[in-house]
Amino acid sequence: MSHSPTSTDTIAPQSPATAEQRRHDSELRYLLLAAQREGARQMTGQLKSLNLTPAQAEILLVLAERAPLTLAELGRLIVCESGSPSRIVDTLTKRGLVDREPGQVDRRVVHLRLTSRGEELMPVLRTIDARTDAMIVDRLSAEEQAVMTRGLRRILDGTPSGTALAARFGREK
Amino acid sequence: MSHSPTSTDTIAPQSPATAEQRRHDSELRYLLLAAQREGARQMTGQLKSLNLTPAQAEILLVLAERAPLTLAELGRLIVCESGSPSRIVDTLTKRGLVDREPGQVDRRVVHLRLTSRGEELMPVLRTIDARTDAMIVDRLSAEEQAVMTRGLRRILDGTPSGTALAARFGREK
DNA sequence: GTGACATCGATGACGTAACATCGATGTCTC
DNA sequence: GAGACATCGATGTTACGTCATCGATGTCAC
Repeated sequence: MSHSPTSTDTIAPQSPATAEQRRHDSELRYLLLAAQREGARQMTGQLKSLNLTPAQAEILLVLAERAPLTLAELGRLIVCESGSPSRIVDTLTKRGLVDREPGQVDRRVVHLRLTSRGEELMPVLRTIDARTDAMIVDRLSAEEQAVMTRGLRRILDGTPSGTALAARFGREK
Repeated sequence: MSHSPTSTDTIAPQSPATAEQRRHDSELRYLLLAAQREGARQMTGQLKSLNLTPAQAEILLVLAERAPLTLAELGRLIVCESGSPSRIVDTLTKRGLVDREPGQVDRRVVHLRLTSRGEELMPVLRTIDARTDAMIVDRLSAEEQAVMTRGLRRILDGTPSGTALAARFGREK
């Protein structure tokens, strides 16, 4: 933490010498927030015809590639990991898109997989997903994409979200 | 949209030739999501002692620099712009951190500013803000920060969030 | 095997995003 | 100056993300 020499435990009033630097640092953080929101908004619009939300779509996409998964396993693969995604999965189950089957060996768990109705959605869902990606990717050079990916991976290294994405994409697949 | 040659209006089932590329593109999008969440989580933890949320903190920080603002003006400066942030401001008003004063000339608007109790929070708030920024910034080289900032600005160009940030930071300050 | 401890999934609570709608007020046209 | 139209701020609704807690089930040490 180069900007505040104080320890993480104390909250000391504002260090000086950073007024301009602070603006700059904050901008990057808010840019990340804004980019994420904009992507989500895009995706929400496209998903409306399917009556799905981005979070629901993420779950369906993960299940399509990795089923069967327990709730806890699923939670570790998606970014909104905190706790278990019981309620979202619940919604998807009620709509007949996901099937939950109680575990036989470990009776605490539930095994999740797509129903055939869920499977049917996948081609369209993948197209929407790709189109949303394109919104971001098409405006960046290959070089920029590489720098961003590297940087963000570094930032997220060790965090739960970082681990989820490492497991889900590429590295030690 | 280089990845799907179809128009934006039709949703054609999945174009081929992209299975690997799609993973890569999606990773970047989820990295953005994860980075944003991780930052928010960090900030939430630090703000707990003040009994504030990140969204509330953002509003206080903007008001500290730009007051007085009407609700609509405020809405245009923050990233969570959609509609007017009436309810969040409401909470802050009830806690005695923000003062709302009905407009004299235009009787539709309300002018917002920090109360003295709100002002008192600012030093600590700015420190927390800077510390959260540092979590991100300290793990990136100056070069990487520059590339990311440029790229994200380009992605957000023309969007409401992009405009909000352009008005709030740097460009045509 | 039994008791301490971990893990699983469900649920309640709270604050937020996004979208829609509404009444009140301003503005602009003619 | 009157009516069409835009803007402002409030509010209802739905779905999430986060945190905390809980009962049920597993695991491990002894």
